[in-house]
Amino acid sequence: MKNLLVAEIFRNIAKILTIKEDNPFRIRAYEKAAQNIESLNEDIERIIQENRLTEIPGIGEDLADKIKEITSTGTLKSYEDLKKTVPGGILDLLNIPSVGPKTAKLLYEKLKIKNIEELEKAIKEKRLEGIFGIKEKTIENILKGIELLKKGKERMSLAVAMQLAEEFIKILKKLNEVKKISCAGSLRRQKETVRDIDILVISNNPQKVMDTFVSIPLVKEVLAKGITKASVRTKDDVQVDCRIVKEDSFGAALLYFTGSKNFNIKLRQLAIKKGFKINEYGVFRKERFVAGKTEEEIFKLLGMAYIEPELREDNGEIELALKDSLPKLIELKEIKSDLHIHSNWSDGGNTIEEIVDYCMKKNYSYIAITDHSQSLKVAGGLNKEKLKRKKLEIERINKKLKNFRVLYGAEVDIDSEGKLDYDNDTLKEFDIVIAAIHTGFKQSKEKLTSRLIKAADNKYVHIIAHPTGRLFGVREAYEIDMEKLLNVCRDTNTALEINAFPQRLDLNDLHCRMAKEKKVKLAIGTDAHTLDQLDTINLGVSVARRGWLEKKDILNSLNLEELVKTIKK
DNA sequence: GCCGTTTTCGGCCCGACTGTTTTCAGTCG
Repeated sequence: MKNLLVAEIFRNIAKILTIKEDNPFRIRAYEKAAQNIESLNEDIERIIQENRLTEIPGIGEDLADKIKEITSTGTLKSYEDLKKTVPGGILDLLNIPSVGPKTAKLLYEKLKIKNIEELEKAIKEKRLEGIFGIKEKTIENILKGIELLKKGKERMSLAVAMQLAEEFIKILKKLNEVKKISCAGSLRRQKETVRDIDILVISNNPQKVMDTFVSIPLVKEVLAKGITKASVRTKDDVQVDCRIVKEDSFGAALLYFTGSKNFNIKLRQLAIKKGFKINEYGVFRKERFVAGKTEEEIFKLLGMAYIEPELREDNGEIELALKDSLPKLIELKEIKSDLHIHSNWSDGGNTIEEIVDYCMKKNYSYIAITDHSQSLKVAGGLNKEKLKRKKLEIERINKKLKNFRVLYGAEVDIDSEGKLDYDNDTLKEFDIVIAAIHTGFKQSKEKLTSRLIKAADNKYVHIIAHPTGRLFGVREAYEIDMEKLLNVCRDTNTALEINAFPQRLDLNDLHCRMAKEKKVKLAIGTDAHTLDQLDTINLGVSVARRGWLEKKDILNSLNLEELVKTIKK
């Protein structure tokens, strides 16, 4: 997969051209190309083979040739030449918040500063003072920016972002001056990781709202504060932006503030062609306000179907909305069960009956209790003897239940050779079997792929759980040949899991979309070990929605009879 | 450098806040 390499080179070209003050539209063409390649859900080399490069939005003849050169040689001659025209390291200066191309250029031209170390040194030696256009405040901002950069502006997980946003919203909501409030940005788009939090407020008294916003106890520092817009940094170094608009502009502002950036640009271009202008205050024909109160009325005015926030990435959704043929995304309320739950039979914290009670309150109609298999000793994996007793226990519980059923399941370990932890005679006893890798993550891509494929090939395995093994902040996804795995899953009627555990979210959105294209089914499971973890199912639904999945793509949106029929191999 | 219901040239989304100015450029989203 050379997608990321291509994207990186294009992004660097954009940076160099920015410093050189090249045509800004040419620069954006490179940036846009980089972003579109990054979000592709297939291998760019396959696209080259099939001669489809120019079908990628933002890729024309020229960039197509450059992509071919990069994938075949590992680099790009014109990029290497371009790099020679700017001092090495200067691109890093652009990563400093508050330093843009103009400042970077100024620093190089006046002081021959070529990288961050030299910049810090120059500031210490007070060599920045006296340069035209740079004064105390600018230097202070650069220092802060460097500090922030060193700390690493890591993105937080969606779950953490949701929680943080909720804390801000809870406080602001209490104000009488706040008529309406919503999160926006990548959080509203439910991206799996979020860099900063955006909050949109309707108020006729913005001053009061702003004052409250910047003085919320979580706030460490106020970055900017105007009449309708403010930015703060929290104690955990998360930037939170707040924007206040009038009621008539709420839809337009929500649209603008939700993004993505590329989505906004595309939508605004579309509006221009139809004789409108869109900004965050509304849709205008000439100077006249024609819409803006809700997102729905704006989409309607533009002659397109409403686009759910999760789809707004300029990945083809605008074109489909114009034809009114968007997918109808799966919704949380359509989820009828949780297919990955651990009880205290293995390493979970609750009895099956407690779990059943909790899930009935969630309006599920069935669940799968999928405890670990025998070799996973640290997680209390069940041997055959314990399995027998667990099966009896489930039968006993099911007898008492009306309109609800517990499936006798297991999360079976796939060993380092791809062998399953129970023999087939044991496996066929289960109502539902999910298989997963828990050890040997460092094996080669080929080996890991073959282990998963072997598991999918077993006729008693219904679902492959957390297929790429990633854990935010702990380990990266191990690399597997997703396409190969998907093909096997399709041919063997094996589903893949969207693991909704907040640190996993595995499969991710791009993989989901690949799976859908291959007609592979997905199952959302929380991997819950406690009752409250059962509530993270919404995160799995978010991933599914971002992956364009519909009810028909999700196993646990089926009722029990349909499920049993569908998973049969 | 891309792209087409103003099509093969001439456009390319739009506005807020800051800091350094004294009317605006730079940065950001």
